[in-house]
Amino acid sequence: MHPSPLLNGLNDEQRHAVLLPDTHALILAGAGSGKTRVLTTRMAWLLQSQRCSPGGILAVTFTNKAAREMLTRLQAMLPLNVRGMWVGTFHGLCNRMLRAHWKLVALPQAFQILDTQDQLSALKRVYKANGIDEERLPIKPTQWFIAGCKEDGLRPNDVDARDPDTRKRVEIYALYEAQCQREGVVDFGELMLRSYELLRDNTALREHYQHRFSHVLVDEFQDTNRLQYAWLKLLCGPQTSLFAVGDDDQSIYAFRGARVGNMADFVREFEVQHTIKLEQNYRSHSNILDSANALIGHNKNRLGKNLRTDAGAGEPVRVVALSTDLAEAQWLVEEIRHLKREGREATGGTGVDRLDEVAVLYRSNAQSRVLETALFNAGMPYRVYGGMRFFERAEIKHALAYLRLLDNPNDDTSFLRVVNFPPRGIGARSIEQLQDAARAQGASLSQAVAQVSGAAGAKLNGFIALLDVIREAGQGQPLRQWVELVLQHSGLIEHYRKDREGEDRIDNLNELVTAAESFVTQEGFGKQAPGSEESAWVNPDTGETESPLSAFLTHAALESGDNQAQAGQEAVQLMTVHSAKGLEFDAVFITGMEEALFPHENALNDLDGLEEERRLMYVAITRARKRLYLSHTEQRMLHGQTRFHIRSRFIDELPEQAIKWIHQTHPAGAGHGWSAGGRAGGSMAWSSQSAAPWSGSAGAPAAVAQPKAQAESRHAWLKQGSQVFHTKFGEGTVLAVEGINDDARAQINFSRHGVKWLALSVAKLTPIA
DNA sequence: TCCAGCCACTTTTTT
DNA sequence: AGTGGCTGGA
Repeated sequence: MHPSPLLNGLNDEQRHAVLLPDTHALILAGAGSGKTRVLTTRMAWLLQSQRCSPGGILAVTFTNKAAREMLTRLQAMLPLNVRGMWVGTFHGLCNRMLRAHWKLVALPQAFQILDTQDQLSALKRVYKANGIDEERLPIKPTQWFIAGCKEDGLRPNDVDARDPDTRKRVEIYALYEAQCQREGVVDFGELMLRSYELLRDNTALREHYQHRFSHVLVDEFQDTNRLQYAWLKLLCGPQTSLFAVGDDDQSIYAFRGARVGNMADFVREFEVQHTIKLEQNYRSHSNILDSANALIGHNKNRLGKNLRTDAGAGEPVRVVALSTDLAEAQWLVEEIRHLKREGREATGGTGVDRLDEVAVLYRSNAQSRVLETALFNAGMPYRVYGGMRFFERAEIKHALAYLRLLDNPNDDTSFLRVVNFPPRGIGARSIEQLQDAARAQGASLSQAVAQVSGAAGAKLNGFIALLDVIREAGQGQPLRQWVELVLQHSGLIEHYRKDREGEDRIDNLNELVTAAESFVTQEGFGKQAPGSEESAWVNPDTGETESPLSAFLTHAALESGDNQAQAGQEAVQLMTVHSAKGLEFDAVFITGMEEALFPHENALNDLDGLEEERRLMYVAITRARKRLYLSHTEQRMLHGQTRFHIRSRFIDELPEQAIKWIHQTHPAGAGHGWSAGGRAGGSMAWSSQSAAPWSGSAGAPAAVAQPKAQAESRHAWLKQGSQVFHTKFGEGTVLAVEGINDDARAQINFSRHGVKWLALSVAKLTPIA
């Protein structure tokens, strides 16, 4: 075998993985071990050595970003037409399959996709239509239940319901399914499940795909759920080899159905002969890596893997204790400044020279607010990941609902969303009338409009007429024109113009026009279908034409879009630990390192939950290349209440020699911890230098409000972790304390009586030494 | 029908 | 604290 430039720079483990023969393989790829590189090089190698044509490869990931990245890298290695390749997310590929076989799976050609919000409102309608009491059977858990069933591949008939609540939920599940089918919509789970069933029940088709795909490659295999694994099993025939890449230590999605056990099952069921560990880390200095290794060593359930690096020890991992969340934020700003300064002064120094090489991580989104305020007041640019995405914004969902109705008039979710938005005098009573009529006939709301008489009927007819006008005007027009027509005729723009806060929304709506335009360009809709003014997309799998509008709607549902495209700006990156997975930075700050926050309180009670939290921490640590900081506070505001926490056990699981404790110049806990600037000589001068833009009026910026005098609480002696005695309940351990003085209450785990919340002004508690 | 004010809720996230 | 849903008055 002559050497190929593709293999240049790969280490032995990596090269071994890339050059494996056409058999099943499991690659255990540690953090920063070049996982994506192996995956893409493997694909390039298969193609280059002519063992496989582009059409014979199916590569699947979890996020669109990962899929894009894979294609980009692949194209950089080989000149390649990507069109016929099946590279995408699980949901994207399932969608592709269902579109190709829409008749077989009994869906309308223009079936639409419900996102989580849509699913909830669809479920609400099921509740209403069937007189189900939301109080008795809360709706969110029902939504989770249905999603969970689908993740396990279960239809209502397959669920083993043992208690009355579950039986009721199964009933609702069946009703919900019927409703979706009637309306021609599918939720995310349904995309997967129906695609699975298509392969399962249709032998000819299954064999076709099995024959077609000689190589299936899976990224982040540890995150697959039952159904996804089952789907992969159907896709792989006797001639197919499955190349799975994953890391059990980075499995952090059990809460949404991911099953690490799939890795072991894969090895057993596919009789995997080749398991390769990638343990060479190219990312972090060894203090950071040692910390990660030591931490994850505390987990019992592991396949076992230890990362090593050739990089030097580097800087120690710094641990800081602060008094309050506010102090933490202020310290963070100061430390980032310091890093930046260091980076600029010394080339090759240990600082950072770009702010976007700094990431601030937290366990839950609620923690970002204080940090944002501090960064904002300091005039330091930052970017927050997560939260509202473009296609999830209310105004965008409204505009999309109009477009969806134009494409599929039976989409009742969209109908209800915009039938009276902007307000056009169609109230709850009219809608109820309409829903009754629709129910009586088993018809969709659009279809039932004709049945409603009187004033309500007239107004409803007006709405239908509005849609007809747009449809008429859009005939033969390009996609961009359809969006503009909707914006013009729906009255959305006008509506928001009246709203003083509506300016951003109007901007976003205009942005939607741009998005439509660039979608057409990027997806290659430019080619005109023969004999038609309207551009159309020819499905490469079936040769059928699909309207740009439906394709765009699918795109909007499957790719919720980046949240804030402040691209180009050099900014500190703020995100949850979950969304940091797969990314890396020179400097990483992990904030809120406190019990009940990280590990999260909901996970404290069971071992599996705790191990998942630890893996989450492992992910967080391994994001850092050169610098890692952990910070924790004594008190912080959470849901509007002050809470006291002790430092996270995870800090104590790190190796002493790899970390360095940073001490504040001012004693913490006196209620002024926020004024400490970080290292010695730090001052608070900067906080007044960079006043917030709105602080033209006298007074300190909002963020620098004085912390409440928590230290003076009568119950200050009572801290998380203290042992207490109660005259009635006996001995217990304090899990959490909230509020101060008369409002103070504590959550206590009594060894005899379990966990209870007690008001401290009432309960008689004494400390146990 | 519409809007304002009140109440309950709050993990992590992608599709 | 902030958001979203719901109720009651205009």
